[in-house]
Amino acid sequence: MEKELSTSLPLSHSDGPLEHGLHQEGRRLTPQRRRVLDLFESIGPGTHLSAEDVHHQLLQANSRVSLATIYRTLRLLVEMGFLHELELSEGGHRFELASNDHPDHHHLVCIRCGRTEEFESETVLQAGKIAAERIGFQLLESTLNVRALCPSCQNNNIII
Amino acid sequence: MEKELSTSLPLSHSDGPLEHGLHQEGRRLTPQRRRVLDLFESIGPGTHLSAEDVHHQLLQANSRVSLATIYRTLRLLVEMGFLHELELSEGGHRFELASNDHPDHHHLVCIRCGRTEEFESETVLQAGKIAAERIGFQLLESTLNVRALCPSCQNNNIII
DNA sequence: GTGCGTGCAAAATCTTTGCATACGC
DNA sequence: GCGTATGCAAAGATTTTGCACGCAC
Repeated sequence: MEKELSTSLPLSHSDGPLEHGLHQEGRRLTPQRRRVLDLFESIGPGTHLSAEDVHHQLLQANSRVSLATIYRTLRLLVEMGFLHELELSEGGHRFELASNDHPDHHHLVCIRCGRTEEFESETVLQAGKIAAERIGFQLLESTLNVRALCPSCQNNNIII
Repeated sequence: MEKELSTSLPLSHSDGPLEHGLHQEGRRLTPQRRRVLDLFESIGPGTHLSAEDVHHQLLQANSRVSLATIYRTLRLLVEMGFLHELELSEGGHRFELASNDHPDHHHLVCIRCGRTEEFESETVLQAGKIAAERIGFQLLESTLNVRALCPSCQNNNIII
């Protein structure tokens, strides 16, 4: 209620998409669920948080939410389409805000230092869609993970 | 689901690439390591096994290898390039045989029933490579994961 | 008031590690 | 024989679940 986003989203949370979606399914808008989604909205799309990250960030914002509830809420928000779940190889799953302004995107991950960069590619999206349709699958989302070496790790010729 | 292991492997194990690679690094070719790689070779590329799967399949082939050793061996074989590690959303990592005949490939995963299909796309590979080079990354491997609905799950209109 | 959601702790998974023993080289 | 690898069990890390209470509706 106090936090306003700079983009042209509906200003009031009282009838936002979260509440609306929850009520449609007989679910409830709790402060915990609001806080978790607010966190993702405040940092914007493109940032990957683990459940533990969300827990810590909320603690630092004086919003204590139990880890169990965070896990339950993250699963819920993914099912409702507010978040995307990522499976990079960082140990444990990560989540990020789903956004229309920020369509399916892809990741370059340095296998040595873990540095992660994002990019978008309509070509990749189309290729995935065509492959899906060829065998009758209906595409929902696609993610290209590129395992690579970043510039500085190319220079440090450390053998893994 | 389970494929019978060939009892007579035609390969000569005495001077294969595994032994050669291990000896270069001062490591040893143990029966356990041989058995794990043999398993992947006998089922061929394109099959995704978890550590637990490998454990079970070896047990059924009368080759008991401890789970701890399987985890250690899988990591080793990935580092040595004999296996690829996949991160689909099936809970836990999966591994498959690396093969020159079977280049980087991509996965269509049905988010409802878990059915997984593979495809290859030179277009995707190129797009990943170009994106990597644009920011100075050196591409090693790329995997496109497409989350989708398979035909039968499209027909069962169950709301998740 | 009804019943969904939360917090807590315990349990369930999945993976790694310490240490004594076994064995490839 | 030397030193790496294995097996076992215990520890870690991550995620889920049972239960009683609280709170959104």
